[in-house]
This record gives sequence, C-alpha cells and structure tokens, in this order.
Amino acid sequence: MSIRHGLLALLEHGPKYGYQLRSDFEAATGATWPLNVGQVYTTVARLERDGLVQPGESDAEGRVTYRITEGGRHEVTQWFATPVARQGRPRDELAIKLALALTTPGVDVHRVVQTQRTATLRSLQELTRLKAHADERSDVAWLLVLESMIFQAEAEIRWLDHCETRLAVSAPAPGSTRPASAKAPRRATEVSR
Amino acid sequence: MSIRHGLLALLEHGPKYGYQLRSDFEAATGATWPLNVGQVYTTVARLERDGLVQPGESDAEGRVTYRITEGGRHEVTQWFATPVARQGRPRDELAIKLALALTTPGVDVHRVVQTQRTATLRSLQELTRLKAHADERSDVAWLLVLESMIFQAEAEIRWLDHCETRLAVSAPAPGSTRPASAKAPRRATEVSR
DNA sequence: CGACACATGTAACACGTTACATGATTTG
DNA sequence: CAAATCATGTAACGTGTTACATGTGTCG
Repeated sequence: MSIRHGLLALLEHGPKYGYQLRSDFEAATGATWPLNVGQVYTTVARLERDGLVQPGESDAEGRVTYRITEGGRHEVTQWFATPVARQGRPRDELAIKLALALTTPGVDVHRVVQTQRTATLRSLQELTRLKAHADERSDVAWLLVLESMIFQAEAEIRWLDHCETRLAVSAPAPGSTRPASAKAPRRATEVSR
Repeated sequence: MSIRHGLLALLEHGPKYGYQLRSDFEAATGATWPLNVGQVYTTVARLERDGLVQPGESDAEGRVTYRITEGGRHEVTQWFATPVARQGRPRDELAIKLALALTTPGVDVHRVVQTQRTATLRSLQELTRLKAHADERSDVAWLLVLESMIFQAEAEIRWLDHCETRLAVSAPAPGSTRPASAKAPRRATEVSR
C-alpha cells in the first residue's frame, strides 16, 4: 500500500496530474525506487474508485488533475498516525531463504550466506556513494531514504555474520570443498562512511 | 516469490501433500508468518502450471502428493545461488512514509517518528521474548528468522533516532505544541538481550 | 451426536508491474 | 524533419491473500 498512500499524501499539496505525481513521488523518495508512469494512472484510478480522490478541472495546459477528497485526507492522516507493523510487512525473502537452506538437502548454506554477504556489501558501498552525492545537494528526503537502506544493509551484514558463527558451531566442517582455512567468518568490516 | 520458492525447496525433501507443505513451511520459518492453507494449493497449482512440480501418486492415506520436477530443482538451485537484490525488494513503506511526512503539510514528523519508534520498540521486546523461547528449544531455523527480525528492528530504531537528530537540526522548534523540553531525542537504549 | 482438526480445492480480489497504443509538444 | 519527451490511458499478468464450499475422520 506504499504507492497508494504515497500518491495520496502528495495530493495534499493540491491537485496534480499524473505525470506530475510520478516525478513528485520520485523526487520525494529520491528516485530510489523508480515508478512506472502507467502505475500512477492505475493507482489513481483505484483511489478514485474508493472515493479518496476526485477528478479536478483540467489545468492551464489542459492536463487532467486529481484532487484529494475528505475521505482521502482522513486516510492520509490515518496512515501517518499508524505505525508500520511488523506483521503487516511482506515476508522477508532472505530470512526464509536461509531458514530453508538449512534443511534443504544438497544446499551449501555457507555458500548462500557468503554470496548474499558479498552482494549486500556491494550494495552498501553503492549506497554510501549515493549518500555522498545526496549530502552535497542536501536533499533531506533522499538522504533519509538512503540512510534507511544503509542501516538495513548494515544490519543484514551483521545478521549474516551472526549466522555464520552460529552455523560454524552446529556444523563444524562443511564437507567436501574447503582446505581447513578461514576459521573465523569474515568480520563485519564496517565500510567507511 | 518467497512462498513459491519456499514450497519448492520443501519439495526437495521428497513428495508432500498440501497440508504437509503448510506445516513444514511454518515449521521451517518458525511460524513467524502464518500461512493460509488455501494459499498452498493456489501456489502449488501455479507451480504445476509452470512445470516445476508434478502431481505424484496418492500416498498411503490417499492424500494427493506433489513431486518436484527437474525444472523445479533447477529453479531452487538458482534461487539459493542468487542473492536477494535490494532493487528486487518491495518498497520500504516506513521510509516512504517518513520521506513524505517531511513535505506533506500539516504532518507532525516528530510525532510520526515517535509513534513508530514506540511500536518498533514494543515489537522488539516481543521478539526478544520469543527468542528466549526459541533458545530453549534450540530451534535453529526459527532462531535465525527471529534474529533477523531483531537485527532489523534494532536498525530501524537506530535509524529513527538518527532521523530525529537530523530533523532537530533542520527544524529547531516544531511550531505550536511543545513546551521547549526534550532537547536531545531519546537515545537508542539498547534492549537487554 | 456435535465439535473440531485434517484435507482439498475454488472463486474473487488487491496491489504491483509491465507492455503497449496514442497523441501533443518540444528540440536537435 | 526526426527523435525524444511529455501526457494519458488500457490490457494483461503475477503473486499474495482471504473467504468459502466440501468432505473425512476423530474424540469427548
């Protein structure tokens, strides 16, 4: 429901038209998650269906605008007042993957963890680079989003390392390929920042 | 795609029937995310449609089992070998909410942050309680999932605190309601563990 | 017997997402 | 002029999710 509410919140600034909603949304979230234009129209249509927005007059250049309704305003207020619940969140694919990797025959858990760790670390570096870029332009919204992702990525790496130590205890020697090196799992290696 | 792949991975243990898949999935992920039985059947039907599973013979008690195919096995291998990409993940609702709260008129960002912080902290405590419970039973899979959520919750709280300090700088006095108290935002207050 | 868990499905819907069709306007 | 961007929409699909219908077996 992120897009739905996001667009709705944007409409509290005043009536907007489709394309504008898209660019505003991307601006507000720092273009971190690109948003297909078509989706704006489908989403707004659904919002209209639910009575949360109304078609407004065409603007000066003849573009179709949408206006938020009383119900829409209420919905937004509600949205901001309600914390995001952990239960309401989508299942964490990574956690599921690792949990299942443990019990699935023929799966090298260590390998899975390391693959993910590398990928996450890489994305963390990329994020840090972007953050520097956002710092210059002092784009607060973008900064917040980026930092959120950075914090998450760091937590993920910590968790992966934690998993390795835990697995190292319960499954000492991972079978075939491994020349008895690399005893302690690579440590968190905090990236610059 | 978590459920899809999850069920598929479970089928690598051998043929299973619907109800069994559900309980096994919940067992593997520690019942953290309850899974509606109906969904197992819809999902398995889609897997069959895509040629990743095949209906097997009925088992001793006459229950309809499903068997994983070669293609299915390949898919699972692929799944475990491919890291979960940040781009592929669903949009982070909390980040979006906060980013939009910044620019939406009439929204008390401080309040939003605090509300979320309280909720997250509460859920963190609940998670810690559950972890103790999982520790006793030494249920590794469940432990991993729980710890994943704990790490995430902690990161979220850190981030929220970070947001507050950042906001405190750019918006010193939040307008009307506030008797000039509470200068420094509540600190991270690491929970026991 | 009645309630409850087991077991299998189906129908319907929500949201997110992409691909495509169609114009108008701008710009190299 | 041609290409790109702006702008609006639609059609179709995918997964996740719930609610319901149905039947069997078990247990108090």
